[in-house]
Amino acid sequence: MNDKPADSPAKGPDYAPTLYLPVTDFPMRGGLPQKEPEILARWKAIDLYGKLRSTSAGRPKFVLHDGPPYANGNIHIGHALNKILKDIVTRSQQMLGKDSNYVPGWDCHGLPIEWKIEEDNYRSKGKPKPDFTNPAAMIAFRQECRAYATHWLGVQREEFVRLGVTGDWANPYATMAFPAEAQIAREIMKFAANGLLYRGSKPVMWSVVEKTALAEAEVEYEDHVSDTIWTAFPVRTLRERSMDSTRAAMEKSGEGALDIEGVDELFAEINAASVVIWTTTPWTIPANRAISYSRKIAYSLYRVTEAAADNWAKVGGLYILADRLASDVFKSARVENFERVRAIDPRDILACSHPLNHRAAGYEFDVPLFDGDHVTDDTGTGFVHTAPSHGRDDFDVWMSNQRELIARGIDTNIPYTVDADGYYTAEAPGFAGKRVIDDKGKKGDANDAVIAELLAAGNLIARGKLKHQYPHSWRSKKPVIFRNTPQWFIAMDKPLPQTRNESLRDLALKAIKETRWAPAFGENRINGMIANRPDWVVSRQRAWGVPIAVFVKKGGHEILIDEIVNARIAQAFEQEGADAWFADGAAQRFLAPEYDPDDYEKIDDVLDVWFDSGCTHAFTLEDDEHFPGLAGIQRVRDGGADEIMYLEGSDQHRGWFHSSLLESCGTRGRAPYDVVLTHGFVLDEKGQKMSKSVGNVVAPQTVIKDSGADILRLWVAASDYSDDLRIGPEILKTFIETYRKLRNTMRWMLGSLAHFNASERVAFNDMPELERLMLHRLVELDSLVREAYLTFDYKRVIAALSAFMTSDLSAFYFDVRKDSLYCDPPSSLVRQAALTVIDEIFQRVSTWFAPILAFTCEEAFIARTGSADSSVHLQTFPATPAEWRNDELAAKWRVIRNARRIVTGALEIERASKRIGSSLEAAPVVYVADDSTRAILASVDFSEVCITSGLTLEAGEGPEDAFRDAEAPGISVAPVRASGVKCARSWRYFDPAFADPEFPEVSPRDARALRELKAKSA
RNA sequence: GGGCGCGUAGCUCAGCGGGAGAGCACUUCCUUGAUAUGGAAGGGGUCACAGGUUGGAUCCCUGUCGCGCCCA
Repeated sequence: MNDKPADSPAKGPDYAPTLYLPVTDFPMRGGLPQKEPEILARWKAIDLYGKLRSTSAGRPKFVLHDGPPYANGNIHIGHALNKILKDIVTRSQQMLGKDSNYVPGWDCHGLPIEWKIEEDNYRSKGKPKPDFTNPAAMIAFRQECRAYATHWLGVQREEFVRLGVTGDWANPYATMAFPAEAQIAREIMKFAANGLLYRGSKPVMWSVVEKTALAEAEVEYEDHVSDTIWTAFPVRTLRERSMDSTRAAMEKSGEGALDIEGVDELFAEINAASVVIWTTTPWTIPANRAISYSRKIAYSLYRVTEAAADNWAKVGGLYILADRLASDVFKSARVENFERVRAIDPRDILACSHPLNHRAAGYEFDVPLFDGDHVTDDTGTGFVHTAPSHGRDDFDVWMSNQRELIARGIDTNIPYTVDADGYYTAEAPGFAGKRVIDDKGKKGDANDAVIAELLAAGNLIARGKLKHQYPHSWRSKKPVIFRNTPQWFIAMDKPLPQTRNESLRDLALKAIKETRWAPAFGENRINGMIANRPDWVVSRQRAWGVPIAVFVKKGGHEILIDEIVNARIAQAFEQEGADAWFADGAAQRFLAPEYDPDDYEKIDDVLDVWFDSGCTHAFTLEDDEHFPGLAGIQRVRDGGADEIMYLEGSDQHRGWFHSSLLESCGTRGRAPYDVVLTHGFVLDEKGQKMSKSVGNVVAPQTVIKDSGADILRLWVAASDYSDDLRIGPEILKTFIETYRKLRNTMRWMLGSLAHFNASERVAFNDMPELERLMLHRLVELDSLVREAYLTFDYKRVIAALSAFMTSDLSAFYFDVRKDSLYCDPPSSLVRQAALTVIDEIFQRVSTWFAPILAFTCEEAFIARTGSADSSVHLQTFPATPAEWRNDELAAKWRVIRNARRIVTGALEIERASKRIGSSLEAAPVVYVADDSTRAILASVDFSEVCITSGLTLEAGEGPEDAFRDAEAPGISVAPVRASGVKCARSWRYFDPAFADPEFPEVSPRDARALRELKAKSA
């Protein structure tokens, strides 16, 4: 079987040393986990970042403005995706000819860090939570938070750098940096000055025990027994006497049409009825301002026909209820019998009376009915009591109906019915001093007082108890309440000064249209959110943040707007950080001498962190002093050549893209970005989200340790990041395989190029067709790769280049040319032309891949150039001469390669039958029916192309038993074994009659080579 | 429950009204001078499912299911 058994030394000398075999130190296996850190050290040593800046100074800027990750904890695979994608963008833009400067940043303020500090530094040590009314304690706590954020910023920076991300890691931005805090304060002052910042109120989760507001994440749901009540709201005003909606509802339920008398009767009945609500928080009744219904629910009017004489719900009582719930309600109300009178549409009811009306002064107002998405007919009555002071849904319904409330003359104010200690205020008439929850977290006397009054008013029809899941403070484990609190808002719909009566919402919607969204559906997504969002709540009653650094005139709502005071505040923040706001005597320091600090309230609320991050453009892209590398950005829309991109996960349509848009539109009238690119989320191999409990988490640190960062980078580039990405052991395995294939092809080029002298470079016009074909392919790929990088379509780069490297290079061009490259004499034009072309290919492939395989391409660059201080990343994509394009040649070679497939197919049959092994053992006869096809094949060395020792072309269809394939009609192949003897050097069969007498066991070509080599070494 | 997306070979992705494709993986064979490499041939898909539009649908429309993000 084997031509060269190990025990046949008679074959003569070993010719391997006389061949130009590939020679390289570039290892076949990357050893990336070890190699990559060395390359990182090199980048640092040669100051790659500095060199990138100096070589690209003056070019158009491409600014990928970093969305700041939160500085707590190690990075996860989602961070890795985000940063690698950013790095591919940054590096490719640089190689496309831009000055692409990436300045990373961090989000540092906020709740999660506060909790962590409270837990680690206080609770676990048994220390009480610091008293934030004490300036010293406040500042000490803030400094602990700062230290924590600083620590994690450092950890994450190392992890990001390890991914191969290039950027100004020595000078990142941070929302907690003093200049940043100063600028954030200046930005909120701008909203004060333009009139959009106002103080309103909103219900928040409140712990009476701890006297603090809680975030959703600080709340846990536990079983709790609540008082429940069914309360009647007497109908007060009907929309129209015609009762159109209700009559339509009756027709729908098959009750037929009404005549005029019938309508009058209907009108009278409903006027005498009550809408019934059910609630688990009786204490919120004094704060009730509306009733919510759902237009998806069927309602009817019901009459009590049988009940005990002392029952709360009397015989003859008329109640409006959801049909699905009526019998449950009457059962709870101990009604023995009832009848359904007719279908009702609640839209016909304009307002009810408050059930406590007449029990105390202050409940005379109309209680309107509104449609609410949160209303269901699963439990209760189908109507939901709505107290905007005490519930999120309640608040939202109330706020989204402001226009109608104003039109109807209803007071839109949201009452402060309960104070911080859980006591009713005077805004709950008749109940002041009663308590909802006491200091110990126990139920107070409020519910009982309300229930007694409702009963006295005749509007209580049932009561009970319910055990259900209810929010409790994560810390004290005591129940919490929703409580109206003063908050600061940015108005969405108020006209801005210096605009044509445009609101922040108008400007933001316009800015969305002017921005390029990729993928395009991002525009829809953010547009819908901006169009529908309520006013922006920017205040938090917290410690670790930038304060809403304004003063409010005592006894009024007026915010002090004074340039001198503002400058003083910003100046202090710049020097000392925002701690200055909380220091003892701050009001005096900032207000005096112009104002008397006793006349002003210093606002100690801090800004929501989304406002912080919404300001990153202001304190990074516009701060030439601290970020000189970004100085002087001139955006295309301003007549310049620079572009600003934001790139984050698709969740940031509601997050950072959104807050940055609003912040920038409110202060600058336009978006802070020109292009917004979004990516999906990382899921496991089955497309499910990762979680520790499921055990499907892939940690980037593990992948890097086992396989290297370039594998992760290849995964990011090859995946469709506009959708969700999947990762897991099997997926990683296939990318590792792909990587090996690419690496080895690079390695072979490096090994071959070891024998290439620039002085032997062959001119384009002297090259064989096969070389010119490869150069043509480079022209095609050049435009494809540039186009793909310009459109951020990296998977296309990977698909095109890996197909090129495997199919065109490895399996075809390199395979064909090995004979010349290894065996030809040094002077061979074919050999020199092939090396010239391989050099051109290598230059391009190694730069085209560099933005993705940042480490490997650098390693290859070093192996090729031996450079001690340069880098592949300092190159731009090499220009590819247009004269290399030759579509005619490409078409011709498609014919040749198609014919080649028939030959290799025929040889495969011979191989299976053990008649040949290597293709060099064959010299087939190829029959070509078509004259022009045959002429094409005759014009090249088709034997060389097929890697056979000989090949004969014949006209005609060929014999019956010749090999043929439907894909190439008219071509057939008769396999013939190569005749002659096998060349001991090239392994090709040759006719010994032509052997060189001096080198009889090698072919004449090899003899020439040996002679030349001998002469050279002499 | 609502909004925005996605569902094509084992994996990653093309295609997008008229032949279901590529690279990797897999199987078999060859090479042993890219050698823990290289070459060749081959197998593998009811294009999530169900309706509809069309002379014709993976592609257009509607619905269902599954998955994700954002809300509720």
